[in-house]
Amino acid sequence: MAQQESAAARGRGRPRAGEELDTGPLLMAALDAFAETGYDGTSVRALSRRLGISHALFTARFGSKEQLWYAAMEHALAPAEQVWKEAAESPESDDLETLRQGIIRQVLFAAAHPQVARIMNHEGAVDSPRIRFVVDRFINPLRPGVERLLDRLVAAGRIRPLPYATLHYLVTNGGCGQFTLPVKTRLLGADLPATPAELREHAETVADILLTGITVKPE
Amino acid sequence: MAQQESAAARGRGRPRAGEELDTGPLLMAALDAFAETGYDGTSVRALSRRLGISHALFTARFGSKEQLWYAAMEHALAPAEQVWKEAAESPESDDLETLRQGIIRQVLFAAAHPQVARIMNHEGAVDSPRIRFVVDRFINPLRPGVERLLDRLVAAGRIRPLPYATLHYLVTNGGCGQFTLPVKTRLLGADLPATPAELREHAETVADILLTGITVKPE
DNA sequence: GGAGAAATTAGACGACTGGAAATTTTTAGA
DNA sequence: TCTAAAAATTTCCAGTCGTCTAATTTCTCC
Repeated sequence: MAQQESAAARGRGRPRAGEELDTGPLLMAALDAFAETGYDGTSVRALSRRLGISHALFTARFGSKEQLWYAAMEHALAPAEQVWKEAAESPESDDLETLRQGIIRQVLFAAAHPQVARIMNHEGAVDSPRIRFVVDRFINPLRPGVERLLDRLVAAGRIRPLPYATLHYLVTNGGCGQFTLPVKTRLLGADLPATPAELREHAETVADILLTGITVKPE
Repeated sequence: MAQQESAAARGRGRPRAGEELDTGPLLMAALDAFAETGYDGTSVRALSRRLGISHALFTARFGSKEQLWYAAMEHALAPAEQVWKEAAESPESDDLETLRQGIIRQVLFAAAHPQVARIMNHEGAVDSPRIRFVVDRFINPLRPGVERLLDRLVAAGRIRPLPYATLHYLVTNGGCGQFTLPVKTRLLGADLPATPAELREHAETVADILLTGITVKPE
């Protein structure tokens, strides 16, 4: 019953005018599938069955399974880049507040788009062109700005020095984990934030804890 | 070249006395494989090829791929239970210090045995009997004790109230993430703690940040 | 030393996979 | 209106997978 039955198998030849296929939903579905079951665990054929299209359509449009993966990731990049742009366009006057807003933004993004983090979890333990792509495309673009920010704060004596990776994992895996692994979260007996308000509260809690934790207290 | 060539294909019939197969290393190798490439992404045949044994041996010993997975997880449980026992046997006088030691222990364990956390990352997004097993066996046994500890600390006004899951993810995914996803960590430009001293320092940094972050400061 | 149990491998089976080729239908342009 | 290109499907292929069965070798116990 979980198996979505094919959504109306489109018909054999070229589709009629106005019935052209939209690749957007295909890429979304592919991204979800890769995020849930990993690259190897995802079968293009099963995916196409679920979407009600022939498996050869994927090959025709995207070339190969690997290229489909990259196309889906590129598709996911759009909203991420928008978040980066927003962050760059709304600078806070205070460095610490900028960091705080960055953490909150990160948590909210992971809640809205958990796929990329899930894919990181699948790929991050073994080397491959794919993980290099994710890191170069999603993670490292953010790094220089954050590192400069941290350096300034350390130089000003406002936060303790700490490795970038430590903070990174505390935010993206620690603060966002419950969205990345929702089934585990539920089995843990926890409720996922359901309303935007609850979500915001969680994000702010995480930001509070981490910022308080790294702040150097004036004696 | 990464493909380990078969380690001396044992021979056809029953092995000679003194050459009995030790299932321990088999389970270890299986655990590593499942942790690295996930359940679906792991092929029993490829694994047996790498180990230089016939693929049928796995079935003969463990029954099926799924049962092999459970056997490997049970095998991994032993060191985990030892850590729990140690924790129970060395109670700190102060609740906050107990929490601190628990966090440090957790980080050190993940560094020494990253497989279970990796498997959580693979399984935690989709419901399955497997994830229920991991949570029930590895995660939830720890929960009641920690929750009682947190409740006491909150009641004493020493820490802010916060959901168990939030703290859980901050520790096991945030503080331990760099061991769970070592390749990503390196691509992030970070060095994994190499010596026991560096490792301990990282664990203490994480514990410090989180404890400072959740402590209620006396005004 | 002989018989049966135990432990391993080899081989076969059906299912599924990713990819390529062939086929069908529709559109678009002269 | 005819034709070539486009867009989709069906069919086929070689490979791998998990599992089951049969064969083979050795051990153990009488």
